[in-house]
Amino acid sequence: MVKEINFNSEMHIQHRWDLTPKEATQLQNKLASHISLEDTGQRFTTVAGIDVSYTLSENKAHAAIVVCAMDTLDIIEEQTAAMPITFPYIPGLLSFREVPVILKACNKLSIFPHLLVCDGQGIAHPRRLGLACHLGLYLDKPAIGVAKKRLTGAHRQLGIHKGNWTYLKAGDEKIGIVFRSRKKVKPIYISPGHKISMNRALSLIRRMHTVYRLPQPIRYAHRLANESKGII
DNA sequence: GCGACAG
DNA sequence: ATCTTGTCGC
Repeated sequence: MVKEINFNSEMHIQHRWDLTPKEATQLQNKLASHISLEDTGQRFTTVAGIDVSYTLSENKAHAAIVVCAMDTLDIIEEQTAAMPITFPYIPGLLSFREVPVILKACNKLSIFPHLLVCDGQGIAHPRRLGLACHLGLYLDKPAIGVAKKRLTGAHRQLGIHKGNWTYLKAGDEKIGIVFRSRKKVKPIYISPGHKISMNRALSLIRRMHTVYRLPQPIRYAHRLANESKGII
């Protein structure tokens, strides 16, 4: 039974992370009811790309956060953090493996970004609580999930041209957008994490693309996460 | 029971 | 994700 959901002084949700897979699943169902898919109307001038890499030989997870200017995508700040891996990889429970080390890196930020872009799903998740939802909810910040593969849901055939997109659906429910960011290249899966709408999530992610498959903040974070393994 | 399955 | 080199295609 998971009943340890608390609120800190700023009324942000908090809870333990050392849960069993069964407890984690139950917690996701409770947390999902707190996710907001409404736009806050806030102007996003800074965006953070977030990614985690692993060193299995050392059993460590390395998180990287790269804060960029939303208009130019120039890098403003970078932070990393490492932590022992304590939760197994189980499809659907990724956030319990990655959020703790991401939070550790977030605590080092001198200026907190307006928007978080995670390498993983948002609501395009079996219980509508992917990594981006969990992180956004825990930090009470707008967040978007950008995944390289589908976790759940179905969609119609996608056109091969850059910019083509279609909804990812679970029955009649729209849970994400399958987006072709490059011609003839595998699409990416965009879904709202928290405090953002489906349309704005797509609009924002589109603006973060240059000539690569993944949005720049994610690419930067991926590179940094790998670099940090050699330094630490 | 079988197939699917983010990173 | 990670373990790993060169190689095929636009």
